[in-house]
Amino acid sequence: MNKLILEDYDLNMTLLGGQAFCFDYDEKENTYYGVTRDKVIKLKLVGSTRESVLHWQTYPKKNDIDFIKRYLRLDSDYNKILKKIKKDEHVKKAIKKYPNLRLLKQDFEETLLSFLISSNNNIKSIRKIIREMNKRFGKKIKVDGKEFYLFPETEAIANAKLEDLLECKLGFRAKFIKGAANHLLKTNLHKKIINISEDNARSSLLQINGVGEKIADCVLVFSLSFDNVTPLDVWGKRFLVQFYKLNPKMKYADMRKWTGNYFEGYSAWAGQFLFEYIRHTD
DNA sequence: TCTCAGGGGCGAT
DNA sequence: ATCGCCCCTGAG
Repeated sequence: MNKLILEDYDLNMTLLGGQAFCFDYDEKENTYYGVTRDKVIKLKLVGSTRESVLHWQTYPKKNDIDFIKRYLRLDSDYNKILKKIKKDEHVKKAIKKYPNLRLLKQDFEETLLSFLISSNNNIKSIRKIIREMNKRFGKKIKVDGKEFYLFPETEAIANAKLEDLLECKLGFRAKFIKGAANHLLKTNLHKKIINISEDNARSSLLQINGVGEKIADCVLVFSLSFDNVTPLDVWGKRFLVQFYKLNPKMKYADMRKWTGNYFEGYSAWAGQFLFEYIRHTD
């Protein structure tokens, strides 16, 4: 395993929270295993929270340090971001409860297809559906004597039979996934969407059937790293109404603007803290 | 056994 | 701009 000094990074909340769905924690090894379309990722954090070392490896292409740095967003200035978003007691409490929560930078097509599954669904179910899809349509690969199924290639989803997708418990989302995969292949959106503005990226995502504002924003944050966008799901709206006294009838775009204004460039990070915070309080 | 909501969005009014 | 509906699962 490769080693890398890694401060202030909580793998558990970051990998198993609501932004990625393809990681699992192996208790015996204290290790997180995850899959993408072309990789198995192995991550293990050793040491104290403050002075810790990340043990990592990628498969089948090994030692892919560039990928790890990009995926975990190791270039972000975390302390500066925290300073910026600590604007009130709600965020401060959220940061205290979930310290070192981070944002990832995931593959574009993977993120889009994953969050299409999130529509009127819950995280536990989303994870289950994606594992079923991986098993059915993804490539099998062995690491450490264990079998993994990679996230499906976009072609595999585009060419899948609707009935096979339905067997993954996709329900009404099955036709969206298949259609979106076809759209991605036809338009090569993954190439066009880099280095364009937030508004242009959002509107090109909104053209896809099944993608509304919330799912588009998830892709903007969790893949394209737009740091001043907050995906406002039921939980997001909930913390805006409960904590910040916004009118629940306010339109989605206005809520997002308010949040971007308030958190001055880093509403994506603030939103992630508040999301985990309000989601785990009863 | 039943109800209900879940990291929504579409299509008909 | 609102509203019923979608397909299924787990929690209560």
